Amino acid sequence: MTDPVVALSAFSTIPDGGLDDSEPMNGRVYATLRAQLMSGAFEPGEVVSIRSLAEKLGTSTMPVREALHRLIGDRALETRANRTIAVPLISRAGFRAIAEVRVALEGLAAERAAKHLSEAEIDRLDALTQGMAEAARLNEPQRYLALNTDFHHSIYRAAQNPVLLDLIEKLWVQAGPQFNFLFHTVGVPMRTIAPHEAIIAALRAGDGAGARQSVQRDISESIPDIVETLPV
Amino acid sequence: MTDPVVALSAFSTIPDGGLDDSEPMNGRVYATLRAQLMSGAFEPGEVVSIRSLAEKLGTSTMPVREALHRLIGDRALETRANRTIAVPLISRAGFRAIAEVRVALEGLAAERAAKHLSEAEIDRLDALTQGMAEAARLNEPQRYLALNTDFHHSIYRAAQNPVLLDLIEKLWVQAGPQFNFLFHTVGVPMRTIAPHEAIIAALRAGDGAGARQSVQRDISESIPDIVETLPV
DNA sequence: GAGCACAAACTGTGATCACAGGCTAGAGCC
DNA sequence: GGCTCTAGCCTGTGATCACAGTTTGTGCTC
Repeated sequence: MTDPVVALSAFSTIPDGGLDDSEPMNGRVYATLRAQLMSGAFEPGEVVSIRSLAEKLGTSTMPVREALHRLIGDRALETRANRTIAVPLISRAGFRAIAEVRVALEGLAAERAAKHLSEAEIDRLDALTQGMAEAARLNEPQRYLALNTDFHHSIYRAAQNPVLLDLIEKLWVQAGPQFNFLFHTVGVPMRTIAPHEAIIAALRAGDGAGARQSVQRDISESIPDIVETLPV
Repeated sequence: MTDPVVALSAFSTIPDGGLDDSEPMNGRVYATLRAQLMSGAFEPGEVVSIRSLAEKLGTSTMPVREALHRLIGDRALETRANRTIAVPLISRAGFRAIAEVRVALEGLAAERAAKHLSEAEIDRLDALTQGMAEAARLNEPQRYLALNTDFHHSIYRAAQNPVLLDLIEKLWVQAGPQFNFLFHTVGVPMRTIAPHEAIIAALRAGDGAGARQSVQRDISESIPDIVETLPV
């Protein structure tokens, strides 16, 4: 099975997943923790302490506290009333709020991407989708998730709007911990690849409006499955 | 003239503009610097150093470096190749990229707000707009800006989607330094209030689609004026 | 007078310490 | 036996120091 952290490194803003030695430690810690959050390594509601993370990562507390504060700014972590830092518990309403914004942003990104994607890149999207079908058949949820992430992210990157890409990533990081943790514990069902094939068809036709609609439907249809598994 | 920082505090996520003594110092420094960036207190391209800011704010370097790293995460500041921290210079393409996302997000927010705004709140929006007309007539750009910020932000708050509000604020903070600095130096022309009156009319009619269109037109029409003043 | 080199003064970063507040577990008392 | 208070541990936060890298400015040399 594909290592989820490594697989998700393609999703990180920072090349090489933040493993560059010349980069400051705080940035590397940030990239590492972000990837771990996205891969469901932390349980929603879990308290993360600066000192314990520093010990686990083999550094002093300084880089960790800077990284944690950045993640708090990203709403990927939150400070509680006691001022302890924890992984947010996302409510059903909160998840729907995120989904509503995702529909707007990722729809826009898909529409713009339709004008920039080359035939070769669309072929790659097709390969990713076929890989998802295989992962679903073999019941490999981690691989399924990694491929799905790569699929969507590749499209949004093709929109060639760094601001848009940045905000979409922020939303994924916000929902990621809850989503991915549920995915590999409770077990969210892996859906069919039909929505992705609709997206690919629209992209191949250069149909921006169609790509937008297909992506928006893909997101909207996935909401109930996930909301259902949320406790609140 | 209204103090821009105080006027903008209504725009901050943190109540009281972060002046609460019980709140940690790093949060107060963050709120202060964010407000100062939004009011154009820093020149785009200007290098801001941790130690000098700490001395100016009367604290040690610790709260400042945490605040600066949060602002870097918000893309309100950037680290240069030398690893010094500076206020970003936004290119014309960069400004258009932000505007494109603003159109999507603020259009969505306006549409949702149309379903929630009360008559009294719309009356307040009307009063803000009349104030802008007066500020334009009396040539008070700072007051004009503060009222404009309050106007838009009030609408987006009414959308009752905290995730959406958060992202919109992030975009304003990104563009704010460049925009507001240009505004009170080069002097961006103050526009007529016609677009705002169209927004108010749509909101009063509960016309979500109309509110979306009006807000999107308001943003789109303001772009050329600003882009024109950008150096690159 | 122009160019080069060295030194001083910055820069951000990592580490460490002290401290106040909150939580918990255990001992002592009723 | 059950309740309460206290002592100890853990939390994040602020401050301070050392260090490596870069920039800047000055003085010396050619």
